[in-house]
Amino acid sequence: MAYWLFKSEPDTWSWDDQVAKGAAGEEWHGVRNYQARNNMRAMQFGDLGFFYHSRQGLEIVGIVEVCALAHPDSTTEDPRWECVDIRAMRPLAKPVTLESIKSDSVLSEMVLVKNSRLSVQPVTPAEWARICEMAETKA
DNA sequence: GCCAACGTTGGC
DNA sequence: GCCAACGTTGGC
Repeated sequence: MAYWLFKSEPDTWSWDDQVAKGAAGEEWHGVRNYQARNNMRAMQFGDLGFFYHSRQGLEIVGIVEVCALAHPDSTTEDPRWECVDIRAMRPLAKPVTLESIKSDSVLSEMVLVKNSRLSVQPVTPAEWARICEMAETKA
């Protein structure tokens, strides 16, 4: 199983919005970047991801699960764009801020820090474990 | 709200 | 196929 990170501006789509969708989950549509799309194509059913609030918040607030494999993005006719569906699993007991990620020796090389523009990105098992530890939340 | 970094587009 | 121009993202 692989780990990922999904970024969203809470003004547009927040963790609370995601939670409100429940077990059915929601299409992660709107991605128009090949790297991000390729990451979604690589996802397997049951992969886990962090839910990160960009622009406002600047912190990881929850854990999501991939509940549908990559399929055409319903918000465009352009066949190049695909997306997965994700559902909220649980919130982090303590959100992990970008600031704390940057200052942590295990996490300072994360894609989140190194390529802040990539909206769907891979997370290594070591990074996953470290963030769950900081969040005081079951991995 | 600004702007640096980055990705995409399109003329040549 | 190069690269200048343009648009977008996201931290600050």
